[in-house]
Amino acid sequence: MTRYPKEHKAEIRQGIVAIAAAAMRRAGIDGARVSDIMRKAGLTHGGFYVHFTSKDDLVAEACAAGVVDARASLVDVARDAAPRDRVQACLDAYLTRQRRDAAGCTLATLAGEIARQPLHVRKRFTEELAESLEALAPLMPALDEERRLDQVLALVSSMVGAMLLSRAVADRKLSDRILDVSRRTVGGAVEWASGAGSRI
Amino acid sequence: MTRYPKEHKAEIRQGIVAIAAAAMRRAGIDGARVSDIMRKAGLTHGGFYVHFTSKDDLVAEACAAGVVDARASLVDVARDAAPRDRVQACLDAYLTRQRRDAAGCTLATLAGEIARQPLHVRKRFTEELAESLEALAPLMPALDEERRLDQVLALVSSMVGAMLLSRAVADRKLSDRILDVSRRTVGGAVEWASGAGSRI
DNA sequence: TGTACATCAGTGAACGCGCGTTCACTGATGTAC
DNA sequence: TGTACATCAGTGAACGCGCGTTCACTGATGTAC
Repeated sequence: MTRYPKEHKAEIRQGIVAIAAAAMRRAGIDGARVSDIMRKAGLTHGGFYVHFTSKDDLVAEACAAGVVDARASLVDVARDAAPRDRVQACLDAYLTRQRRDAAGCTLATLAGEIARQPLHVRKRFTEELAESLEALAPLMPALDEERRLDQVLALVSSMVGAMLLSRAVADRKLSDRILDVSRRTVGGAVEWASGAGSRI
Repeated sequence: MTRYPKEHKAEIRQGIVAIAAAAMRRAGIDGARVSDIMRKAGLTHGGFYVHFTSKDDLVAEACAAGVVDARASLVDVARDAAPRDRVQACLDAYLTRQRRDAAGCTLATLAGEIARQPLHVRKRFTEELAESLEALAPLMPALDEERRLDQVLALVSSMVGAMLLSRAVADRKLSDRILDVSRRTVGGAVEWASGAGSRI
C-alpha cells in the first residue's frame, strides 16, 4: 500500500519473526501457521513471500530469535547476581511455574522439533545457541575457561530437561516437583563441572 | 482376510503401536503417518480403524509404549549395577552417541510435542512416566523414599535435557561435549538431591 | 455331512480439509521529463 | 510545477498436495439348521 522508508521493510520482517517465535513456542513449528502469523502482524498471508522465500526461511529466523530471547534474559539475571550466586539465580529465574505455564522457552519447547528440521535451520539455531553459551560462560564461577563452558552446558541441559518434562506432564504435583527438585539440585552438577566433584 | 484366534487382533494392535512409537521417535508425532505405519505393519491404511478410533488414540498408546521401553532399559541397567554405581551406570548407558544418532528416546524426542497434545494423550503419557519413576526410585542410593524420588527426577530431567540438546545441535563437537559433560556431572545433582549438598 | 448365512479383519478408492505457495492485481509513492 | 511512468509492499482468490478419515466391498472362517 503505502510506500515506506527503507528501514520499514526490515522492521516488518523483524515483527513477523518475533510473532512467529512466540507462535512456535505455543503451537510448535508445524502448528504455527503462516496465515495466522501474518494476520497477527496486521497483514495478509500473500504478503509473506515479500519477506521470506519459504516457511523454512522464517522458521530458521524464528528459532534463532527465540534463542536470542532466552540468552538475553539469562545473561541479565546472571550478571545482576554476585558471582557465587549466579548459577542459582539462573535456576531460580528459569525454572518457574510462570514460565512453564506460559509459552515456555524456545529451547525446551522446540529443540525436539528442531532436531528434525532441514540442516540450514539446525545450523542457524546452533550458531545462536553457541553464541549464547559463550555469552554465559564468562559468568560461571569455575577458574578456567574450559570448565566454565562445561558448567554452562551442564546448567543449560538440566534446566531445559526439567522445563521440558514439567511441561509435558499432566499432573500438577509432579510437574511442580520436577521444577523444584532441579532448582535445588542442578547446582550440584554445575559445581562438579568445575572439576571439584570429579571422582575418577 | 483370514479369520484368526482372538489374541491375534491384540497382537496386530501391539505391533502397530510398536511401529508407531519408533516412527514417532524418528519423525515426530505429526510426521508419523498412519499410512506409513500401516504399510510397515504389512496392512493397508483402511484397516487402521479396526484397531483404533483415531490417530490420537494411537498416539496415546505409542507415547506410553515409548516410555515403557525407556523405563525397561534403564531399570535393567540400574539393577545390574552395584547400588553406589547405579546413577552413573544409567548416565553411561543413556547419554551415548549411538542413542543420540539413532532414534533417541521417547522422552527426549517427543516430550515437547506431548506438551501440546490433547489431555488424554498427556494423561496416558504421565501415567506411564510416573510408573517409570516409581520403578527407578527404589534403585537410587538415598536413604529415605522421598529423597530417592527426588534423585530420579533430577537424574531423568538432566539426562533428557542433555539428549534433547545434543540431538538438536548441528555441530558434532558441541553435541558430543553436551553428552560428555552431563555424563560426568549429573551425578553431582543426584547426590545433592539426596540432601547431602543442600546449602540452605 | 452339506448348505446358507453371519461375522469381521482387512482392502483401496474417494472425500474433505488445511496449509504452504503462487499469481494477477492494486494503489500509494518516487522519479524522469 | 505538472504529467506519465516505474516501483514495490501488500491483497486475496485459487491451486496443489498430503494426510486423516470414511465407506462399500471382499473373502475366509465360524455357526445354525
